[in-house]
Amino acid sequence: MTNPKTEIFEQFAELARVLGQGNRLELLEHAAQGERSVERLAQLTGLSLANASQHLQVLRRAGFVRSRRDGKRMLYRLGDGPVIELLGALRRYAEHSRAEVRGIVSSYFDRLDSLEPVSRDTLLQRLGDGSVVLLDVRPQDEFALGHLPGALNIPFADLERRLAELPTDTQIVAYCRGPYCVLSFEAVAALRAKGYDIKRLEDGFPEWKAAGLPVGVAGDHRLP
Amino acid sequence: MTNPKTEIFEQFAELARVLGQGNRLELLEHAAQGERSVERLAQLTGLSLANASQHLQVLRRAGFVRSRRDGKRMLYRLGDGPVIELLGALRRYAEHSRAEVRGIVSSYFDRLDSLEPVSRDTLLQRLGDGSVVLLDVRPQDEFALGHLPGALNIPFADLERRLAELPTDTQIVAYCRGPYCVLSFEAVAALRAKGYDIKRLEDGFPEWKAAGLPVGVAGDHRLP
DNA sequence: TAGTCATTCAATCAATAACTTGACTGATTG
DNA sequence: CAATCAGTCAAGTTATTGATTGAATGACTA
Repeated sequence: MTNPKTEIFEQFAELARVLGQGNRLELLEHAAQGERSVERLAQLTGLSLANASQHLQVLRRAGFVRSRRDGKRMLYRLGDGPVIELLGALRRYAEHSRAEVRGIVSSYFDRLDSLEPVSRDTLLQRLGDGSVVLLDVRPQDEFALGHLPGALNIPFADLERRLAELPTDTQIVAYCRGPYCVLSFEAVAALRAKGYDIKRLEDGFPEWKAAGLPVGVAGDHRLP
Repeated sequence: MTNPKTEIFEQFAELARVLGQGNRLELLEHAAQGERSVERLAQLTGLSLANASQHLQVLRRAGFVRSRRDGKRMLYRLGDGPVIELLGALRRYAEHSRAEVRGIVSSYFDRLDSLEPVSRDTLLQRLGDGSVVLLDVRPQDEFALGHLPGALNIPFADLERRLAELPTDTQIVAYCRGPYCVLSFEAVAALRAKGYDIKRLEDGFPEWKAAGLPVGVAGDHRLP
């Protein structure tokens, strides 16, 4: 252990171990949407409060999340290192080489959306010439914590009731929490079935934000 | 577990867990140099044969390495997914947020080489106009398995004896196994003390190869 | 085909990790 | 200042992991 090389590898391994737990990755995805209390995160992931708290502390020790106190609540948010980049690399590696992931993705997601997603670059271009409407299908509170500028927020649960707000003559691009967030897949499937021209954004909100692109905050629920 | 999202996170976590072990990361770095037998890898890492074998099988199941039989030996090499990219992301994250890593790096490596390393792009440019000599300080057998084109191979152990082969009027750029490989740090320190104009390449051989750049094979030990 | 070599497998043990439960702490509120 | 609320801590249980040992396999070699 006195060998500096061994020690460095051990440091790297320690970080990898922190990501080596499904529940922690899920907590991390939720924290990446914006600040959240421990209770909320526990709720969102279905973990017990104590368990979520402990996982969050593990994530914090590794710098993947930061926390601050707000009254009697403790709020956790994404850390400021290149966390999203690391998760992206993990995802890309998994997609490349992991038959199981490909299997789950193709059996579940691909069935819902067989078409190619829209890339961030393509979206930026299309937003520029106004040929597209952005749809954020996350719950309203997550939207309020931050969203792509100009996005229309209709939580997936409300979609049926609020169809009138969607254009029928312009293409829609839907996004949610991340590349594997189910909401946008299902939104695309549902709306496409109703005849809408809709695609899915490849990334979610955290990836957009991590790329340094501007984000909107509570208030602007409409295109400018 | 029947939830597809949970299942995907679990898959990701499983991969991260495989990287969550220092010995495996070290094996991976050695396998990234080129094909190696189990015995050799065990030797290089100081692990027992059975232990190395078992770790290699874990790495193989996750696709980080591939193996093939050659007579009675089993040869392991890097897998063909974006492994180096993932390790790079892990390294960058670690450097950003991990005080311990920064501590080890600065106390050990920075003492040896306080100057900025040369980036791959810079090197490519400099190689183009011939203003630099490339030095590979890895052992000869690793060099033989693949190296940057036109590199001169002087294993670190032989450096003192073979100083005559190095130019005194041209800058030297040294590299070895990867960003944290000790050999190139020490080579730079040793040669700089003797008055040579020498810098360290930021990456090692695996990163170069993973970037899709051409690699040389056994035979061409000299600049073209 | 018996012997040898390189690797893997199986059994075992100690160490670590995940989750639960219930007690504890710190900040607000009556 | 007692009560409550949000989160953390500590102890215990069970499961998983890493390492060791020795036996078993599979492929060459005399």
